[in-house]
Amino acid sequence: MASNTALKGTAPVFAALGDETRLRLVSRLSSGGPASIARLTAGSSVTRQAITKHLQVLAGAGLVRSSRRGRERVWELRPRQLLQARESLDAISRQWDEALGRLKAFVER
Amino acid sequence: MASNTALKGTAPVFAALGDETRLRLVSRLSSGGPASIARLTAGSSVTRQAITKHLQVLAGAGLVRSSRRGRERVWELRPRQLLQARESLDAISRQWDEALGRLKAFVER
DNA sequence: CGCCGGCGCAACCATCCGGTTGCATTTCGC
DNA sequence: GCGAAATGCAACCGGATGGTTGCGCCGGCG
Repeated sequence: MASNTALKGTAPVFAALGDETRLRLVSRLSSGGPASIARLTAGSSVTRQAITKHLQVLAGAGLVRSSRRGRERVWELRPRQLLQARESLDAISRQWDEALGRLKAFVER
Repeated sequence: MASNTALKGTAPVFAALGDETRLRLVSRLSSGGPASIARLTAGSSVTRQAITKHLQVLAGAGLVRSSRRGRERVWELRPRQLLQARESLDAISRQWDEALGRLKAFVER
């Protein structure tokens, strides 16, 4: 009855997190709060355009959201998908523990 | 003092999990225990070679390990990296909660 | 009003990625 | 010993990806 259904749609989130630059962006947004593109680009080794693309990838995975504010665009974190990804890993860990339990029960028999 | 150091080296793990086929492989290995390539290929829509490549990607991220057993190769899960990825998400969530706390404190002032 | 800062759009490029096909190799079962 | 199963190796392919550069546009600010 193990629900691999829980994994449905989680892969894109992991894929979005599977890039060092994007992972740093997420971390930065989670710790520093909303920020503009220029602000996020400062302190990064790549171009503003690259940052923009990465942000759009993250947005595509539902991890961030943006809104215009004057002449700049402000990006903020959207923690829902993040938590869901965490729960997916939990689910896998749980499966693993159950399998271990079964194995142990089998061996001890 | 928020340690983005905790994220160091986590991106490859997320990248490895960021593919539906690989995610299913991990789930399958965690729930069903070790299995051979042919066994893992059965019930999948892609070729055995594709599965092999995916398994090697997962191995590169330290998520699985393999050993020869007669004429077949048996793959098994290695949950350490999985748990570490989970902790990375925890760390980000924690950062987020702290930021929320700071915001709330600021608003209430 | 004019200028500069902050973005968006588009083209372009090299590389990686997921996948397949074909063939060689090892091992088990009879 | 032979055939079939299970795997390994290598080449190849199309499309995604990460990155850059160039340019045009808009919104504040002095």
